[in-house]
Amino acid sequence: MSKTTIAIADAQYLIRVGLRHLIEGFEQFEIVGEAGCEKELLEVLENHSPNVVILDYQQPKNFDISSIEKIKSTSPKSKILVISGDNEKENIYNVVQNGVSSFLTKSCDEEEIINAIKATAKQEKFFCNKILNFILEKSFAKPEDCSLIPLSPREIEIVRLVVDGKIAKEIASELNLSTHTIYTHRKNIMNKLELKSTSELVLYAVEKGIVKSPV
Amino acid sequence: MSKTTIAIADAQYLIRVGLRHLIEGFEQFEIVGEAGCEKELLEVLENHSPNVVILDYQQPKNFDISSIEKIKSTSPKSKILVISGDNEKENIYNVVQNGVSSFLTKSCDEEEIINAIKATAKQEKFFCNKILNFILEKSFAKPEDCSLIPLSPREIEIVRLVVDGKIAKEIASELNLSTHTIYTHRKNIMNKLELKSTSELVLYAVEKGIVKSPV
DNA sequence: ATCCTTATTTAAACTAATTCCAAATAATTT
DNA sequence: AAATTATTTGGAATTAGTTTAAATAAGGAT
Repeated sequence: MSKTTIAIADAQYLIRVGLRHLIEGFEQFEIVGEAGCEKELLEVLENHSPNVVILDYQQPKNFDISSIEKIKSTSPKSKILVISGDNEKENIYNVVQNGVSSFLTKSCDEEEIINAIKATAKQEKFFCNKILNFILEKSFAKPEDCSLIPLSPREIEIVRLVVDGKIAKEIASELNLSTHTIYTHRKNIMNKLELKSTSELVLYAVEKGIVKSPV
Repeated sequence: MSKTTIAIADAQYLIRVGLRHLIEGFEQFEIVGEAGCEKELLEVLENHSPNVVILDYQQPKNFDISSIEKIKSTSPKSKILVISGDNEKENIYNVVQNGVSSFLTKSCDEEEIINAIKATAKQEKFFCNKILNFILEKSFAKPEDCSLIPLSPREIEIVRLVVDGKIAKEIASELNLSTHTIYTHRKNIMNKLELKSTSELVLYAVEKGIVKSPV
């Protein structure tokens, strides 16, 4: 069984030493390069195409989010394991979207780091619990409490039908109301929510969970 | 340090035996009950409030998705670890949305099962790789290749503006075109996509990644 | 108990958006 | 060269939607 080759990309010397020390305790791992900045890293990648690249992208001037794309184009077979102290959800979503295999925070312990490297090398994914919770939050955020939506039950009913693509006439006939009633409701809805168009209303409804997200 | 108490809820006798055998190999775990159907399970929960409930919800007549809600209301402190052979993404999303802590498939190996139990007992979450990939797919699906969308570049441009809430007149002035041009484009778009309303178009655009999802 | 606010309902007159039909030009494919 | 697709436009007819105004009912506040 051949060894898992690893490159360490971190601007901080001490982190590199720590990772090296930790990883060298496992026979199946082999560190083929260390890099303190992007230029160094790309050189390592060209020469070794390691199985796993351990990266902290959050180091201005040395590495940043765009480094991920560069790693992928320089060494497409290398899997990326991020270890970052980043706390910005948007950044993290962006990085996950970018297709890294694994994501740890700097507070993870030895066991998690080793498990993450193993999973990454096996082409699997690994996210530490904090990141996993962020991901779940994005995917499975509880629909907001409808009581937080400043719309009356009737109005919400009408929003659903509007989002369903129905025009005032159809909604009126479905609810046995005058079309004028629907127009009034709709105007009130738009005023309350400060929206200007049906499109915005549809997006609002999806966002607030009034209707099921198409995605 | 007190033991992690576990209840096993699975209609299949052999699975229960297998789990029991596996779990009993670890001193820190203690099985406080086994259940082959929902009624038995609720009894176990009332008597023991175990830290972890291992459940296969996909067993008609014995357990189903609604069992999860019942577990949570009967024993709110128990964390739920699902082990299921379910392959329906919609089901799985539904279950994860319902707030289970962990989700394994029946093809997971011993190490994963034990890691999952440990994580669940620590109030953490654990998803095996297959489930994790489903979850990532839900929120981080790559925008579909625009070449798969049967719209011309101009049409896509107009879809974006429509979704942005702009009406024909505004779009026309933005693109220096006649409003009639916009109407024609929009009609063609609707015909091509077999859509009947602006709302459907907005949802289509979100779904296909033509515009960024609001969620 | 009365007042006030919000929710719900409706209409007439008006304005604006949209569709239908028809067609021209340019670019691409066959 | 012919056919298809993409892009553009206009006039007439239709339809949807806005504005303004108002009535009824329900619930909360004083």
